[in-house]
Amino acid sequence: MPDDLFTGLNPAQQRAVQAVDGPVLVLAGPGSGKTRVLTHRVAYLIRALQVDPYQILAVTFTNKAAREMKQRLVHLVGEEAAYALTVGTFHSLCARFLRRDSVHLGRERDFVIYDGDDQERLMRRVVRELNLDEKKYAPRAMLARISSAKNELVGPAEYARLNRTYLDEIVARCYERYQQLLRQSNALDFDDLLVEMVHLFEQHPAVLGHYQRRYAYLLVDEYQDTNRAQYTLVKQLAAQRHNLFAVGDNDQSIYGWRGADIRNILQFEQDYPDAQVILLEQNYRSTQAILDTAQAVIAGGGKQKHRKNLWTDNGSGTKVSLHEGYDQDAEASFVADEIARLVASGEVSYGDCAVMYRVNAQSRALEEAFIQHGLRYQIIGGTRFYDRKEIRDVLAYLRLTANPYDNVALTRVLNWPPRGIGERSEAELTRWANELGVPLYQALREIEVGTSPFAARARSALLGFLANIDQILTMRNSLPLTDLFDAMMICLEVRETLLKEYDSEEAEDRWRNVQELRNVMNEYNHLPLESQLSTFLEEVALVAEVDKLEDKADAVTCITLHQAKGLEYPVVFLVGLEEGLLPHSRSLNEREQVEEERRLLYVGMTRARQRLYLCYAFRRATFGRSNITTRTRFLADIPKELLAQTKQQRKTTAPPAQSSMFTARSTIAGPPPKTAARPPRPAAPSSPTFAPGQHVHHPTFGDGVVVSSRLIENDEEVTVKFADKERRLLASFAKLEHLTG
DNA sequence: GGCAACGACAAACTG
DNA sequence: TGTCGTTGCC
Repeated sequence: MPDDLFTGLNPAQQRAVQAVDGPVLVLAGPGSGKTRVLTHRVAYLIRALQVDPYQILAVTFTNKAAREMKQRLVHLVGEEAAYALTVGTFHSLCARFLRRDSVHLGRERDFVIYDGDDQERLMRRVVRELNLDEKKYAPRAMLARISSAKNELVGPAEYARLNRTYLDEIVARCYERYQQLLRQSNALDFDDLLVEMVHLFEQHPAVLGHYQRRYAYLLVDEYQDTNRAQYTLVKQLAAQRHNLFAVGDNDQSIYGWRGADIRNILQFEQDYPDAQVILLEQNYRSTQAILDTAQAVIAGGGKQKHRKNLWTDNGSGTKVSLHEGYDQDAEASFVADEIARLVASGEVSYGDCAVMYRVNAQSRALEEAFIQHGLRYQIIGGTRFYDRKEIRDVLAYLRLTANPYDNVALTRVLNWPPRGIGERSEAELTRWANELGVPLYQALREIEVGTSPFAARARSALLGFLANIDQILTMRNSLPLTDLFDAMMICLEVRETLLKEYDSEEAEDRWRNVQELRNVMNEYNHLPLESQLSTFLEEVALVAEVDKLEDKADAVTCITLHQAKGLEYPVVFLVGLEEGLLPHSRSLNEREQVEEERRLLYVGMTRARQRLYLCYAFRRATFGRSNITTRTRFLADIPKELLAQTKQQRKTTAPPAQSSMFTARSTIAGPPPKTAARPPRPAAPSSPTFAPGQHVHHPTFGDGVVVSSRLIENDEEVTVKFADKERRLLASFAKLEHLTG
């Protein structure tokens, strides 16, 4: 018996679910159950309107969301219908469609997908080839421009035509060559997946017609984050039937930097004049206290008229806490203390808590604090599994197996394991391949048969490599994926190589990572033999880090604000709310960019269900340098009566400090802290109470020896050498005890 | 060509 | 503070 379609849905949600055919825009605030609406809409189409599930295409923001939607639909419409649906992200859907229809583009089916690292390698090659200064024309910067161009559907020729500055010309040349080399490698980068799809539809109306007929119903989540290419794709697909159901929230648009255009959602009604607009204004996630605070931040953005008025009947809840830590370590330590306290009280578990930050680099201080406090935690992002060198090397071989013309993969492992092919041989091979106008693999074949410019030693090394590749290639179609993998490891002596490169402990670590990759492959062994490898590689390229987020593990989640989109936690800490970090220093120049940072903060705040902590540090170390900070401007938009300070009040008998921080602080001094975890601060000392050589005890760091001590502002900064390392502590803050004897 | 040591430079978010 | 790339030596 399938679950009921409408139980638990409010009238607005029901209206959305039951909207008649035609374009629909659902403007949904955070926590308004938009994913639920989207899912139930699909179920409604199938069950009430008798739409064939085969005709429904739903686009989600992450693969994880796609999986969850399908799971939910199993209960609503049954397994068979749920599996007949097409659900996925723009990128994964395009990859799938292109593979099916790429004959029209005159390319081979088995294209590979280049990720950021591959792109960079390729662009480095381009920049060198064009004799450009890599310092002046950083490959990353070139790629950033090219990526924006692609997101706007501007190709190399048009780019060259449109742009007039000298730099533009350089970029245009790089762009063109970059595309040539991608094509030669039979590769597409992430942006190409979308661009190629749009082009395919433009150039082959019959193909487009096929998709338009097949997907009579189109649903798109997070519409505010679509870029020009995605927008065009949607427009193409929906052109016939207009059955477009778009869900989004302009206040949560945070991907402008990668080409998302907020106008796509703002102008929906102009694009589709017969559109119905439905507002989802009730928030089911957060308490009133959290919602009010978040709304204050978003309203601080100014003039733009807001169409949504969010409300909740979840009750007022605990006030939002504002906390100042001395530095990022104190901030992290506060977070850890607070989580430990909440967990000890039995109120929440570790898994209920999340810490969010602007940049991944901030996770280190948190990690240290969590280790010190013995809390379970997981860090999402940072160096990803698939970014590890050994994994990328092994993957490069797998990619070569799928497609020997992949030049980036080939150069990556040309000399790994080391086989005596150095820089010179590689350069010579590249030059020669360019001269012949063939992929590197082809050039290697030529060495075998004809005359080549290589000395005997280089020649035999290169042929050795070719023999390796060919040996693996012969196994490609006869072995299941995991067996192919094992054979490959033996043939390449991967384990032995790792043992040579690293000391035994690290080598074992890396070997375990490689084995982990093999575990992932297990899931593909059941597919038809010929599609195992390509399917595996495609999914590896397109998984996002959040896709792997598991909520089963009872651990504190550390995550960037961007990745946190769409998630929710009972307890949320936002750390590093300082100028230069949020808004990030690189967005300070442009108003619109600062507004995007504001929305980012809003997204973070609205992830919280019951408790929200806003944290910033008085000083913060970047590049190992410690600097005085300024609280983020966005805090000024929050009425002070909405906030509770968890920080102890200073007894400010000292003269006003030179730092603006101290004057700023007094303006937000709210009501007495509700959740104060620490005893009040002692009065400021007038002379150092700690002296070098003294033995002290700290509740977290243990015993240590004072290195130095000095008076700062109205407190005392003590540098103490603990067993693990030296730390700078504030005497009033750190609960240091003198040890006698 | 390979390896070790040193120095420069970097860190915004991601599919 | 850590990573990566270059340099210089074997």
